[in-house]
Amino acid sequence: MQQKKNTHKVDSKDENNCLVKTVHLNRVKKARDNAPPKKELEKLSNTFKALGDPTRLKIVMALSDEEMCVCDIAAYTGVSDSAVSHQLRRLKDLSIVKNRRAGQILYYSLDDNHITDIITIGHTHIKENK
Amino acid sequence: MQQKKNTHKVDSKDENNCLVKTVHLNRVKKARDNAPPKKELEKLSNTFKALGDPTRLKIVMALSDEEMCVCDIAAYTGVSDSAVSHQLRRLKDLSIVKNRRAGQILYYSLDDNHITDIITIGHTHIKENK
DNA sequence: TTGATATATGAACATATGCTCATATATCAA
DNA sequence: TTGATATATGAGCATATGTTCATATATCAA
Repeated sequence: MQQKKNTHKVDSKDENNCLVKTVHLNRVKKARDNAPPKKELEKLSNTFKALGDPTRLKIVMALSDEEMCVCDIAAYTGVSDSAVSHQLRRLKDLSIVKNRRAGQILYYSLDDNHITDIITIGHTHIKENK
Repeated sequence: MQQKKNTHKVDSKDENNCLVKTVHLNRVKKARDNAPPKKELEKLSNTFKALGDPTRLKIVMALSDEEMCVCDIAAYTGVSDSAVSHQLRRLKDLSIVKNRRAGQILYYSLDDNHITDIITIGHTHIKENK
């Protein structure tokens, strides 16, 4: 039988009325109430995923110093122009980078400084948890 | 032939003396000088990658409100206890979450507030670039 | 002890990811 | 125009990833 203190799972219903087991149904409900909209969660996780690949992160960190063209980024990161171009497109779609054209050359730079801030905090995090 | 202004690629050498083409060799060199150590880049990108999956991000965001046990997180996210446990292990290995035991139940919470800060900024970023 | 419960873990599998290669597009120089 | 150069893009492929299932471990109740 159910205890006074929440120390055991009990049957509950999820958002689609399917059976689930919960210990603190109030906490689960509260989490559901505060849950980000699905679209927002997707976009946010996509943004972090973009920084979650070493090559892309290296690109972004380099661009936080100075704008660079595709082939220089390729030379720096050690992957092909094509690979860099693919990654830049992805970063651009997420508004992480922008570009400007000068003749045949496209210069990429960060679109805003949020990303730099995020990286700075991430850096602090890993330093504190060596 | 080479121009006065940097508008064309020229042959250069990368860190391993392999041939690469660069437009602004000085920028590439500067980027190399400022490049994060490989280990650091790996750890940093792994941290962001951890937030780059919708399920994990949802977990982390929920935990920023209140500690939760495994089965409640499972009920909230809609994946199995096992999947949650796998993800929590990963987040714990990255010092993103920690846990405390109360009998059979393990309560997970955020290990520090850096992660919350990162998510807040990420949120601002996606809101500004709707 | 013994059985039940909460979580952890390893293997397996379907899907996602990042790269390369081939090719397309865009700009410049002549 | 025409050829060369810088970047973009789509397909294909090897690897990584997130989940489930089966099973292991840990704690509690009796």
